[in-house]
Amino acid sequence: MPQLRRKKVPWTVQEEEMLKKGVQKFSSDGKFPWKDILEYGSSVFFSDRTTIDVKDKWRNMCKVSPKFK
DNA sequence: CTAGGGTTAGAC
DNA sequence: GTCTAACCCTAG
Repeated sequence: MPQLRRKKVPWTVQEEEMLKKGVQKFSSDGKFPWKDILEYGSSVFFSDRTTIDVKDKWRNMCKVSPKFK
């Protein structure tokens, strides 16, 4: 059992857009309800997309583009 | 549940 | 060989 890591699937524009919209719509008390955001765009987000993935994507995006924060 | 860190894989 | 994007694990 070589514990295969999931394949590297690039994020689509739909996911990034839904993430941005969700964060701009939600984002209360400086907290990020990724759970709600994920549910909000569950129709666009992949089936394996987790709150950790969303947070990581947002973090990476912010690191490379401080304009989003 | 959210935040941060470390590692792997693909592109340059 | 290096950098960016993504995935997994741990800590608060």
